[in-house]
Amino acid sequence: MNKTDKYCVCANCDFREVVFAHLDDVAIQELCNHKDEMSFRKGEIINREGEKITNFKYLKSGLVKLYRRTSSGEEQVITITRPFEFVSNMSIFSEDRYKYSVSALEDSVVCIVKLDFIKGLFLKNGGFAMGLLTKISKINDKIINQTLDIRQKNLIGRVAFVLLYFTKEIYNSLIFDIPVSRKEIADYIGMSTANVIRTLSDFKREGIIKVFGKTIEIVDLNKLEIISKRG
Amino acid sequence: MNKTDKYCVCANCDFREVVFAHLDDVAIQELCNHKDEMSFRKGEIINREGEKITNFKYLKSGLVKLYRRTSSGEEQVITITRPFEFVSNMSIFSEDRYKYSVSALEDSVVCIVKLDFIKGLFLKNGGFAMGLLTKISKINDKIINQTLDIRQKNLIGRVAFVLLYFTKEIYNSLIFDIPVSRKEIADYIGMSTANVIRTLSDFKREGIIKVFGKTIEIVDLNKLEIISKRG
DNA sequence: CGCGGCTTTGATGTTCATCAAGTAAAGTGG
DNA sequence: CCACTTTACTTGATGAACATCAAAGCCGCG
Repeated sequence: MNKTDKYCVCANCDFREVVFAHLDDVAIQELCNHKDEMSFRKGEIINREGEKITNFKYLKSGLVKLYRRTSSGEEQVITITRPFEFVSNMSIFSEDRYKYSVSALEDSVVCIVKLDFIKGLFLKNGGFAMGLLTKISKINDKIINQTLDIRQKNLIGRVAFVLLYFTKEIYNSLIFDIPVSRKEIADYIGMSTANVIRTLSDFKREGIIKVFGKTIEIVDLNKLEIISKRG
Repeated sequence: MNKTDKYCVCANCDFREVVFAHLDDVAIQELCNHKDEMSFRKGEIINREGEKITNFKYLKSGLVKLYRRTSSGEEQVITITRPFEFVSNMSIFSEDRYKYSVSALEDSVVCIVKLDFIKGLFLKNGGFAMGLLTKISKINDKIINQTLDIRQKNLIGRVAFVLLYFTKEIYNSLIFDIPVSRKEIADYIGMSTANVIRTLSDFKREGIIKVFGKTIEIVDLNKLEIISKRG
């Protein structure tokens, strides 16, 4: 953790495989000297829309949401994502200011590297550049796909989609504590809070899910899949 | 145009500024030898969803739409774009098969370069890599933003948005021949064909636009902007 | 224990898709 | 070039899907 450490912690970081696979030990050591780790508590903002982009950030642990504020002041959630899926904000290479905000949905740890350093690596190391481009492309693809998928669904299909998303992509478990409010779900899938709740109640009534406050258990995964697809 | 030509046409291509700015004359000559130009007539398909990606393609002239087919068989238009905005399909670096189809809305000319050659350049030339990443990021950003913008609008706001998009981004003129059917507009902004038409008729009745078949004239740009924003 | 925020449910009205039926336009084959 | 067919466009009527509003319950926190 310390700059004078003989052994660099970055060398063993799980993230190394994801974007830093093409860096040799010297480069990793250098990365280590340029990086900073920061903790964010649930609810804290990691990036703020409009702020100047000076760092390359990636999520080491935790859970975050990417969102923006519409002209009318409402929040629009773009995606919710786990470590390794979230490599900084997109647009670090296309914009000089953040277009979206990022905040922590669970306590999170973020690695922060000066953007100039990353850009330097990018220019020098073709393999690293390719890896990073691929990663960024995948993230963008995923967001676009998700948004298009949601758009074509009706209300109950969307709620089913969100439940499946948390079960399969985020928690990998049929029972989980949902890290977002009902309103945030609504902002994510583009519908009113009241109707999100109503739909959840319907699912509960039909025995598809069980709800205890923030804890949700998927009882009939299959039925949920069908609703999401047909939606 | 011929591989033995002393003078390479790529050297003077407008596109050179856009993604090939960092290539010297030798590399450009090489590019020239690896590239192919292809014409597509209005309606023809340039890339097909699911097909293997083997080429890097960019639009030299014309107009295209990027779209996919939903599980229920309907078309979902992702974006409509002019030359220089469309650098191949996205996902050339993240997928090995096209996720979306691209077809020509007007007669179009596409430049085709073997993807391997582009990847080679990318690995060797940091400046080129950075330029390409930036370009791809911008395109992705634009699509995501557009999709989010559309999502938050109501029906009439969306139709106003499309009209403004054609006027300002595509044709740069208050009067233009709309290159898409009413149904395609509907697939683009996610609403029914009947309601697109109805809304256009409303705009016509209110004197905001004039419509003569495929030709549309924006009469009251200001009012359209207001409707789009408020939508 | 009481205040404020999140959640839940019902009632109501708006927005929008769908259906149907008709018109215009654009291909198509003789 | 004209009759025929097909496809795109248009409009109205209807109902479904959804947002909004309002009121009440719940839960955590000072």
